[in-house]
Amino acid sequence: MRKLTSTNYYNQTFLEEKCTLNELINLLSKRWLTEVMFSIEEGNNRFSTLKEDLKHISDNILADRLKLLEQHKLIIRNDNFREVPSRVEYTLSDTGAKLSELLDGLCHFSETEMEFPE
Amino acid sequence: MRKLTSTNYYNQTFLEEKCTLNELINLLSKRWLTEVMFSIEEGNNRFSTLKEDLKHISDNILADRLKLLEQHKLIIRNDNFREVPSRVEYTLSDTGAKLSELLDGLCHFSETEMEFPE
DNA sequence: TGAGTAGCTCCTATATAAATGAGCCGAAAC
DNA sequence: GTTTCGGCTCATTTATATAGGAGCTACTCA
Repeated sequence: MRKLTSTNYYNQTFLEEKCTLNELINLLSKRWLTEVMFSIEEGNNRFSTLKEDLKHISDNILADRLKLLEQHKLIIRNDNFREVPSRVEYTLSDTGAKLSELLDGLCHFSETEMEFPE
Repeated sequence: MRKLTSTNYYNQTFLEEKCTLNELINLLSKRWLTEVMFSIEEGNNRFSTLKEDLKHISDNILADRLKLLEQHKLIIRNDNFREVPSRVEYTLSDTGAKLSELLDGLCHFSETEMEFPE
């Protein structure tokens, strides 16, 4: 639970209201989040295969990131009741695909133009 | 000082090595960092004017963000010894300007395509 | 009937980031 | 000669993010 009266919280919302870019960056900066997105894009569409693909992620974090991505409509969660055993399947949404493209641009930039000290 | 033996640290470096995008996002997610960049871009080129422009930022955070931006060569620090009183001046580097453009794209995306719950 | 798997949830411990507040150095204005 | 300002640094407190590990439900397979 977040403390709503801290300066920390106040400053974060101040920045998010100033520009939604801050809100997006705050989302993207959650560890593993972009990797989960990319992994889904590559076809790992189940909890267990994602977990396997992302080697070091822990269950609760993966569950949280999937929830976040779904809430922001970047991925779509499909619960296939019909199939037996029923299985949950995740796919990238159109918005998610667009974001992924933008991030590819950023990735290219960071590889070619950025210098990270030491 | 960072603890080099924690899983937390291990996972972060794992992700940064997997893709430098993670390194870039980690940088961008430092609070106030992009705003400092944008404010410099708009012509606020001194410590004190930045502090004024960004209302709620505290001294040590501003100092730290300026240092980070300089280390990553996104801004250039100019110490004008000649002028009296000597004054420090910050300007955006070419790389910084490129990054700023990319972020404008992301900003537009987050304003038009993203949905942030509640 | 008992074990195993998928897809989670919850509680706690640990690590890291942000904020607060005091203080410091050199120059200059009073 | 003491106060003021710019541009910081440092130590400490407070808040938040990540990780670890137990456990739960519905279902299947032996």
